[in-house]
Amino acid sequence: MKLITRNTDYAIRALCYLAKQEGKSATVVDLVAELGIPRPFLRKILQMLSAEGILRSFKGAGGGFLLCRRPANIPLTELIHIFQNTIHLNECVFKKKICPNRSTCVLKKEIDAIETDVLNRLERITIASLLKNGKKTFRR
Amino acid sequence: MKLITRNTDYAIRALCYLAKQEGKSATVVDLVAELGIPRPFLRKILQMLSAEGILRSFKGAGGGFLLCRRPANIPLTELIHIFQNTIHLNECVFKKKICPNRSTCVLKKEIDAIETDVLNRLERITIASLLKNGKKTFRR
DNA sequence: ACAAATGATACTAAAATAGTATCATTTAAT
DNA sequence: ATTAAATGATACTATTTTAGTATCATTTGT
Repeated sequence: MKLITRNTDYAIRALCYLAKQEGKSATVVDLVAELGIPRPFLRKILQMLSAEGILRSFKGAGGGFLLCRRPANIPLTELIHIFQNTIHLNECVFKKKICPNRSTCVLKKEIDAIETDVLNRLERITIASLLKNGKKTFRR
Repeated sequence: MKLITRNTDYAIRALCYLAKQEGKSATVVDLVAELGIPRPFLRKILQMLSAEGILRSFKGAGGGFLLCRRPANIPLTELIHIFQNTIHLNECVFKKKICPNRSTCVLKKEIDAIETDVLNRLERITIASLLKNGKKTFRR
């Protein structure tokens, strides 16, 4: 049971790094050096972020990736949506069939309520908030 | 991303049914008829619940499974622990190594805080509370 | 022309989840 | 005693999700 899988985690780290470049682009090689993520995997992740319009990419020599959205406008929920199949914490086991057990539908309600809470909290965590807190907490 | 996997879900349904038997045992066949869960899979689940001391089992003809804990003392967290590998929503990608990126450790803190909340809520959901709410909400 | 970069896409590996199969053992009923 | 009905133990298989690799095509600065 994980809220965040590796590709989401890697995406967050990459975006944090790119956010700190402020207007300059970085290549996959730069990011691999900084983050220690397997290169082809990171490439795929960055390509997906480009496809989603969160990054812009430049081909050819001197190319790379550039953050093209404000860090405060990139919530974790969006990244989770991109990289993880579902964001639903609970799927009724009896999909189309009528659930034969009324009492366990209560379970679904309870889990759904938890899910709503979790999503609200994840929505409020953004690349910007991660960077800001990072500076506050860890400045030497 | 699921909070609850199928075996946990099935276990919950089975326990709810057994709780309603009040002192009487039920066989796998009974439970399959009631819940529509694949028989050998349900068997395995019930055996695990016996091994954990939540059920008692009786072999031989006329045997079956009997709930031997008070429904109010069976929280979802315990069932999740039994049937799901980890209950941790976040594992730092950099296990033993020193995390090279301070800002993303903030991420861990945020996710951990969410996790604590989720676990507290799951701890308060029990077989008893599912049954009670079920009656309240769905009584005809 | 060439090297340095990403685009697109297909493939493989590992782990978690979901389930099956089978033989052994116990027990009640006859 | 025999048999049928039940669980115990355990090993196996299948599916899905996650994680990662490989490769060829395309673009671009020098």
